Amino acid sequence: MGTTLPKFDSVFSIDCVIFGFDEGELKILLIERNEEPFKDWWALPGYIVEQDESIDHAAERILYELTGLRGIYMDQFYTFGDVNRHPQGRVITVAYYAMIRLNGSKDLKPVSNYASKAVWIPVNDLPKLAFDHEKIFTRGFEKIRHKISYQPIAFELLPEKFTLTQLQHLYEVILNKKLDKRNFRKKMLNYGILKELDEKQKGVSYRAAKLYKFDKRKYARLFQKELTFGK
Amino acid sequence: MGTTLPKFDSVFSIDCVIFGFDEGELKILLIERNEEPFKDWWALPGYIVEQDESIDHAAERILYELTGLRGIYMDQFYTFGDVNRHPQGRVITVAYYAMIRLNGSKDLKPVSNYASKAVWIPVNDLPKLAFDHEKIFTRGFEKIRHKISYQPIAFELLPEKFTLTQLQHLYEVILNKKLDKRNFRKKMLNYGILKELDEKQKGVSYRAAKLYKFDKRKYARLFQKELTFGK
DNA sequence: ATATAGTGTGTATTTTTTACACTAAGTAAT
DNA sequence: ATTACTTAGTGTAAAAAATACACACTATAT
Repeated sequence: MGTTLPKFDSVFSIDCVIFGFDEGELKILLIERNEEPFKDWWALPGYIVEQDESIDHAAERILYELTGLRGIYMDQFYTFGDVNRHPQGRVITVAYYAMIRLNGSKDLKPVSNYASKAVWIPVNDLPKLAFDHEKIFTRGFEKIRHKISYQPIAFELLPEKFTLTQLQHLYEVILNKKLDKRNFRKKMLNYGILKELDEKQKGVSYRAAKLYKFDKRKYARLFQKELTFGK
Repeated sequence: MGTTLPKFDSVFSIDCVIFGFDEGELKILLIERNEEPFKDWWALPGYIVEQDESIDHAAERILYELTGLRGIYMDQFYTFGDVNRHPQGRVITVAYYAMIRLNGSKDLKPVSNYASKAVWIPVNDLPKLAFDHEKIFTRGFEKIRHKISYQPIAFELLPEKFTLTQLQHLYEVILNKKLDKRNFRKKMLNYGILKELDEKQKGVSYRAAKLYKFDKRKYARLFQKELTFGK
């Protein structure tokens, strides 16, 4: 099969920025490292790609091993390849992100002992992170902020049934600005990707809001349209 | 410095999708490979990252070595990491793109002998490419198509002085659709990033069009605005 | 019954997008 | 000089989308 490739004393890794929305706060998933370097530091869930697995597969596996979360679909957003980003050698890392639904009870239990724990931390209250993980997080946050402006991805973060106010709060958190209630509702409902349910919110000590659910089929159609362009 | 990293018999590479616009056609830069595997095949300019250089630096260096083009600023757009994308071993490649101005005379001369030549090929007329380079190209093309819809990047492809019709043609080629002349002009001029020159087009056998030039300062301002969001 | 807290709704204004067709200017050929 | 040819350059009306803005309703808790 021709010549062989040069040996290369370097490593690929994956780091994951996993967003969740809980109690009105946008959070990300962090682990506490249980290995040097940066032992006992907070870090994004991340580890080394195996030699015989694709990077997409590695992302899924690594997230599972470090947090116990299974089958989370992630998108790649940037590859960080500065020479000195890892103190022990050359490590190029491919960063992935995902937005997931916190069912409250999704318990996080590292399967590997490379992490001592995994927890959700509000993005506005992040601790110092290992390596260049602050940079990676920041870029991931920019990515979803940008993406939400042309694709209604916010649904991925909400429970299956949600109120319009919850949806609006989520947009406000991601975009970091207040939105007008009436205009927001008009726009969202106009997209035609929300299905109004017969149910109402429960357990609130004030007038309960209608619940909505998100219509995947119509969403897919809108998604396509989004990438087209007017005359 | 603590434990050492596992050895990993794998390689990082860079591949570049360089867009140019010439004679009304959108082109990309290809090389003819002078090495196995895929010797004598067409391929995107790409090669292996050195152990002690950042990937951004590698991209610039590799493009220079394979095409003779210097100091081209590129943006990363995707990392391809399937297990079998390279027949000789595990190669993960970071893909970069750039849009550049063809000054007609920019001669392409590979500096390394890994490529036997480098040429501009119309995107609508691409030959079969080595490895998974078709996939990489397609993704790069999608990237600029998407990007042009929110940032006026098309200028990077045009000569310093250009006519509105040329600009429109370029948009039409990238978006793959006809645009309305009056609406296009209205919109572009409204952005306020074009400076009308006193000069006219030369050497045409019909009424010569006014030349315009692109105003970088105002462009930067618009760029910022683009990422904000209405109420 | 009353206080409280969030729900839900409409309209007028401005801005942006779209659709659409003819005259003007320069060149080339006779 | 006339004519034919080719592209440049221009305006308006209509539709759609975005914005600004305030109050009555409803469920619950006390």
